[in-house]
Amino acid sequence: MSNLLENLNEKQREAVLMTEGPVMAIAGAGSGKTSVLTTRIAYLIKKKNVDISNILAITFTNKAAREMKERVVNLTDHKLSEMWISTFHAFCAKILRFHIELLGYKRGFQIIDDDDVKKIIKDILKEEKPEADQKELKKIRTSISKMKNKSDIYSDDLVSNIFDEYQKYLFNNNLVDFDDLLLLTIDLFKQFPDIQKIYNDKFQYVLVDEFQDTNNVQYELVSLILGKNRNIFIVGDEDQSIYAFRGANIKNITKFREDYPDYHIVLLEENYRSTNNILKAANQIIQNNNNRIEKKLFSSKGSGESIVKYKGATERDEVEYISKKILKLTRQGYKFSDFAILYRMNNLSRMFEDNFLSKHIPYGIVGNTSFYKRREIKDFIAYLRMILSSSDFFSFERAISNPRRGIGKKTLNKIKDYMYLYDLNIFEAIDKSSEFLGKSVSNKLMLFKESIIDYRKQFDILPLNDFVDYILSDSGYLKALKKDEKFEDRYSNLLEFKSILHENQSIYTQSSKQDMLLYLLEDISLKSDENNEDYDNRVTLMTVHSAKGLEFRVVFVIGLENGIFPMIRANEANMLEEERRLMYVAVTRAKELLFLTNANVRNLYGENKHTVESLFVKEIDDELLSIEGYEAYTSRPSGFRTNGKKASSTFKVSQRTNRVLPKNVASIRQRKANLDNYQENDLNKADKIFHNKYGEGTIISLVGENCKIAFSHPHGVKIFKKDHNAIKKI
DNA sequence: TCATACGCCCTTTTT
DNA sequence: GGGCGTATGA
Repeated sequence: MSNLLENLNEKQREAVLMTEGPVMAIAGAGSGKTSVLTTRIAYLIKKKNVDISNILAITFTNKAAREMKERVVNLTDHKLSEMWISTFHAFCAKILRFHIELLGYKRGFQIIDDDDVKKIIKDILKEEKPEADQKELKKIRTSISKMKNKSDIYSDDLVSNIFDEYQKYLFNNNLVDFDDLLLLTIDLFKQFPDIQKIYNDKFQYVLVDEFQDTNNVQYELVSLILGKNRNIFIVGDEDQSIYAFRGANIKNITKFREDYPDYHIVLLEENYRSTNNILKAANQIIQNNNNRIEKKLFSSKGSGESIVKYKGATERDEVEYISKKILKLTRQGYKFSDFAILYRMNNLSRMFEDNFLSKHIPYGIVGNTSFYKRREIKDFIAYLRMILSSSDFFSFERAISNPRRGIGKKTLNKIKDYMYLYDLNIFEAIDKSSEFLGKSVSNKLMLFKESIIDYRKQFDILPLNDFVDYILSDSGYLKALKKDEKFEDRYSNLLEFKSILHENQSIYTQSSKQDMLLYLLEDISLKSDENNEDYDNRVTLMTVHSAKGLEFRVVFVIGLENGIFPMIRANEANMLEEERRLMYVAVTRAKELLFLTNANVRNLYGENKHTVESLFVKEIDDELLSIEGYEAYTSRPSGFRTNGKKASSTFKVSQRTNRVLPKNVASIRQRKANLDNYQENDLNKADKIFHNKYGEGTIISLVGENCKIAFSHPHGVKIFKKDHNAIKKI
């Protein structure tokens, strides 16, 4: 259809139409990058008659992959199933499910996450060097991960020993970590050129999103997927490269130019997101970086409002200012979901919670511990993995220890050693355990083995839902969990997990039951979180990193102080450049209004300290800024006066010594008065309540000083203290 | 094997 | 300030 290109500008069209040969699109923030990618795929399919199975599109996050799929489906009416649009890791997992046996692993390999990696390395370190402390552990972990993503090859004897042991452990247990997914796929292609050729022939058109975030391993993988094929399309923006700390190599863009010298370049500079004032500020900031392809974002929108710069006396004022501003703007028609508060470190979100709760501003903090990393979920996954594998000692260890069965570390180590010594699987070793362990311990092990064998039988017989319940009760897990003070939370997580399993099993109906479980577990391993996407009307709080790719009508960038943002003290120029890119990302999230805030005195890590305004704020021309806060009224940052009134600060700073003096008595009195005014909710069963975060709910039951409240999907049932100040009876 | 106390150190994070 | 990990003792 010709209207495919209708909504694209000239540059975007160019990027879509150059289908043959290497093409590099440098896509500025808000320049319609995803449209270009998806339209390009649609164009290949509809205009060039390319079979959908000959296209490979790679992204970094599940979210990006999902969005891309949806948009391609909309443009082409094709079904999802044949489409290879996935993350690097999911792509590799898919390939490895077919071929990993060539590399000596077994087909049912399981994928472990970072916490698992940490645990395994910790155990190995303890054996290799018992006196090592946490610091050393951390150093070794980063060394190993740097070695694995080939961003650094430094290693001493200890590191390389642990690295070898670690890799051996994974191999013996048929486990792979996230890096292995990529590395093993590379090995596969290199060692088996005939396999590589299959995929070279298959993927005639390859597209890679967020290319500035690729690490060296990913770069190599892309070139192996391509082989002699030249139809590679990369989209990226060096100015938004903010993941160097995890191996992303900005130089890959340069490398691409060298490796594919006949490349075409398209610069997408027209921004459809922000006002020109915001873009001007963004340009002024980023132009202080050296090594970049010069580009300047522009927009056909007007210049818009000035950017507001606010300095509070303390971080409390900063928060107070923001919440008042939000409330004011909502009265002018903005919705809570139009606002984002962005910060450099998670720490800074805490101070908003109390304030927002007391003002009844609904909010959501992005990036709390993900569902699948919860202890109870990982425990249960360990049981599920025991269904599939008899050699996965890692999961065995976890399952047999939860609930406690009187089997400790020592026993487990003996079993592990015995397994390796005689090349046995877990169950074979348990069968022989009376030879190297006491009778009662050996009996306990036998019991556990019988249970697992029973679970495997039940797995074949029972529907998945019943099977989950069966394990939970038969293993005694549930009984033990009841003693946990967070029982209700944990149990409802398990119930949620059960329903996730139940809902997703239908995707794999064509496979055997075992395979179904295998794929289910793989999906779960590759997903950090079922997106708690807020369609709700709430203010979003998150780090700048997690804001990448998003946009909001109103953005507050907070904590703009040297040492916080930019984080480090500008020692190394390239580090400062990355911080500046981060600032650039933050600023370009805003569509209409941008607030840059900081505090003159900030309490961080329990200490009050004077701050210095972020050097990035100083890089913006004054003419773009309007000043608010006490700086707007007095040139001296001393009296803490705003507009003639005393600021709400509870701190005073000595003008002579610059030291922070104790809280003043009046403010303490005020706080106490606030507490006294507080009334306990008089709650009864079936009462309707309103919760600041979860909205309306109904009381199901009252237990002691707690109450159980049912909220609408997706929040489900939650437990709160009756007098929790987020709850209001309605 | 578990509860408690103390001391440490404090970025960003997807898969 | 506080979460986490280790040391310590029952």
